[in-house]
Amino acid sequence: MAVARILFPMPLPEPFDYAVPEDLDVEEGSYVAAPLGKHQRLGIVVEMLGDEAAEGRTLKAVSEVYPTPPMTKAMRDFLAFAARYTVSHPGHLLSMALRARAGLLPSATETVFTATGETPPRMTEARAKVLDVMAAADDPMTAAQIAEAAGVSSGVVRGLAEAGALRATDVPTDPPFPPVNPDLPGATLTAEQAEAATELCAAVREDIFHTFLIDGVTGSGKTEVYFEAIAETLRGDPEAQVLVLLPEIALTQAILSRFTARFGAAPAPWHSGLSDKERRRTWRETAHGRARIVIGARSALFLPFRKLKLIIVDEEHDGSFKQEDGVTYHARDMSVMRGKLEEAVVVLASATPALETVVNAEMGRYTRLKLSARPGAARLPDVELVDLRADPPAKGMWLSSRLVHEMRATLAAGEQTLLFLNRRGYAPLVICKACGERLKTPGTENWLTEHRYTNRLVCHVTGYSILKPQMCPHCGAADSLMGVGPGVERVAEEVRVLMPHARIEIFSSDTAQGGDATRGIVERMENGEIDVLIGTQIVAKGHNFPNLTLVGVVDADSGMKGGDLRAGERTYQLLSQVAGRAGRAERPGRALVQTYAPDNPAMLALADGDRDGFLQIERDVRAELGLPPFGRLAAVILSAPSAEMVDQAARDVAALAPNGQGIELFGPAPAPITVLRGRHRRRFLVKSPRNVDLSAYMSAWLGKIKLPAAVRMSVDIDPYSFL
DNA sequence: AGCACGCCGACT
DNA sequence: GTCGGCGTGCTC
Repeated sequence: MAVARILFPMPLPEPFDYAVPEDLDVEEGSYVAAPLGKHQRLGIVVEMLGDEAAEGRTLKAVSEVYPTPPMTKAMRDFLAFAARYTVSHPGHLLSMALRARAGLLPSATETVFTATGETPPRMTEARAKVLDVMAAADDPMTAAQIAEAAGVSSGVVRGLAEAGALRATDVPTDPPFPPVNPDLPGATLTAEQAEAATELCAAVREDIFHTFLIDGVTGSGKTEVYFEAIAETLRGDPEAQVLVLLPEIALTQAILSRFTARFGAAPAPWHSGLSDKERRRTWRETAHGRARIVIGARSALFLPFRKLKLIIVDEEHDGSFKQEDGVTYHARDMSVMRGKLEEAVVVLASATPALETVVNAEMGRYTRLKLSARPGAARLPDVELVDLRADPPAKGMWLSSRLVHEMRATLAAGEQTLLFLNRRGYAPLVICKACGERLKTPGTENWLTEHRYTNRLVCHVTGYSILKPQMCPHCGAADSLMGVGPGVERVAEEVRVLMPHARIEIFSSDTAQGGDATRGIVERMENGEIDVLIGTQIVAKGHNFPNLTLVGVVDADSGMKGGDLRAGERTYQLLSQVAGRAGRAERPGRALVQTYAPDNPAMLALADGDRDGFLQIERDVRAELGLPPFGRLAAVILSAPSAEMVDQAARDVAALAPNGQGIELFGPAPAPITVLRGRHRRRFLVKSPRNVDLSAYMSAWLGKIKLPAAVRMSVDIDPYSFL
């Protein structure tokens, strides 16, 4: 008997071997059930071994093969790569690919009825009601639906079916997605767009791995360009599949409608809001190769495509592509690796590409396709920096007189204001109101963050910590140190006092949890029912408010530096996007950016609209410090029920760190969220040169550590958020 | 991850 | 005398 080596979606130390009964058709990649302990468990055959592997061993036997096409070699290799790269257990990665187990079985069926047009031999009042309902119905209905609509019992429906007046048909409850049509007419492309589309289509036809960056400002037609690549992929191979990844919050009806208009049918969706039924349908249709276009959030990258030939990552700079807990992966970077293994074309698209992506393009790893603004597209607004050192808000307030003046003028003109707070993270950074000094760990560029409950200033990178000083260590001013980071509610209160007649609303992920609440605010804003909208990152994308003419960035500094190496870049991206909200119709817009650091290069670049200049500055800083993409980072988070226990564990872990070429270890320091759900957390940060296999180093270090059961440890490769 | 086995505290 | 806490170990 042959032997199948099976990987289970759980953290077992290795795949287990099972005998394969002669009557089972098992191959590498097969989805199988096998007895493990006292249960039947789902697993994947990762390797087939010959008969000799069973000699002298007592093996249990595979019990069942699921009727799903075997997972492809490319997909299995991808999962193995992702496990190694993220320093995670292979079984954990497999479980991410099996997020809809019911999709392994064929769809259940249900019986639906259509009218045959025949009149039953015996007519009753109830039967007449049913036939009326059926005459008005567009689609076949189940007996229960018909009975409900007609106000009769379902027995009447069955009686009519027996009498020949209704026809019963069994249909799957999760039907295949309607076919997409690549040959519908696309948008008329400008010469520049057509050139980019031609280049993408040529790569698709070549059928080799190639990564592109579509670098084009809002309104430059990025979507239309990648639509052509999708069409070419679908046309060129009737089995080819396409994956489109978007930030979760961008998965709106609006974008789905654009796909439907271009391809004649909605794509298969995959995101956290799907019902179990929708989830298993998308999973099944993808695994069978029948879903041709899948559009989803980051986790869609782990769907088991049969023949994935094109991956689009739209808004590739967006931080939400980084998974922060469990297996910490970056969907953009993983997309490139999956594309390589699938021999697919990968397209990254953004108006504000991530520095990593730009550097990759400059190094020649990606092909950069630049799109400029279409004529007629709204231009970016004028950006004005408001120097808060010269025009400070009153104590406990956050809005400068300059900004308030403009807000009042905007209200008087019947136009709308958006106030934006880049309120990321938990602890604010500390700056001096008198001189603008930002408190740092001595000898480093790491900013100190305020911990209010201990009244200390702490560095989350090195663990350095001091009692909060009474006076500014730089200029000596007393009581001038403050944590930056007003909440939206506080700013809303301030606006209510300053502008009592304005209609004010708050738009943040706290107040707009569901899609409905979001749509409500967006609608009221579009209808002019809001004068001042105060929001966090959530406002920074996707909406077009024609009567919005003033954008105020309340705290541009809170996102800068402060222990987060990408904060400058992200602030620039967000500010560009927020600024781009204003004046998109015929009215010109203005953006006022409040800052204590008006000479900061990022601020200057924003004011000048000089994106490339900004990236150059940021790039030089990172290159000098050996930070990504010029070096590698990883974080280790330890957590335990008590501070003593986690400190002890941290000492033990630190003691076991091997020496590696060029590897620097920082910490342990209090983790960004020092206490989470009753667990105390500590963090290490590991920095290595780019040419070092940091994943291998981390595995070698952490693999041998045995911690008490109460202590948990997780690894974050390429950490994104430091706050 | 489950699930069993196994060794020490408060109950009928 | 038992019921039950969760610490360690095993699953082909």
